[in-house]
Amino acid sequence: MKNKLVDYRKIFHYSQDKLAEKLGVSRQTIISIEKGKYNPSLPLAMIIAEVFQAKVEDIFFLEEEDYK
Amino acid sequence: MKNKLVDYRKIFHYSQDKLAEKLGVSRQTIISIEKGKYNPSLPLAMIIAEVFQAKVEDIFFLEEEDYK
DNA sequence: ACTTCACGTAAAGTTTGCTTTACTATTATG
DNA sequence: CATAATAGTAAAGCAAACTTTACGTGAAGT
Repeated sequence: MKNKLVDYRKIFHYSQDKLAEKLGVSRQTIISIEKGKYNPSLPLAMIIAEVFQAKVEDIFFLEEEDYK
Repeated sequence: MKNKLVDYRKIFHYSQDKLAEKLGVSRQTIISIEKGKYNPSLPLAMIIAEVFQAKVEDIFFLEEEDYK
């Protein structure tokens, strides 16, 4: 999966720290998602979308490797 | 989280087995998601939405407990 | 030079998603 | 009655998500 978390975060002028706090997760989690180290859980992804007033599909994108 | 997986599955006349195959997961996974035993991963949720030509938010719904 | 802020890495540990296997129950159909 | 299809439960095990802690770096400001 790829995502545009960094872009959305910057549009809203949130630091990783501030976003983490808003979402109720650790800053590490934000970094790891942004860097593509792993995918957020579904509820976290939905809360992220909500915070940015977007749909999950606007922020996260499936890739070939996601279909097995 | 709650979800309307059963409803969408029935609209498309898919058995749990057939859906599982289409998604590339085990039947247990479908049962567990439908029964609310756990949430699908984000990529799986997005593939499910895709199969049903819907948005993630049409099928999965956040609840109080999802915000910590 | 010092501090602060934002971003990043790494490692160890817990929790949760998902798999496999095996077994049960119900309903429909030959 | 037999058997097939669909849905369900349970348990053990692996993999992925997430946490916490600690440390490193560069930029900006005082």
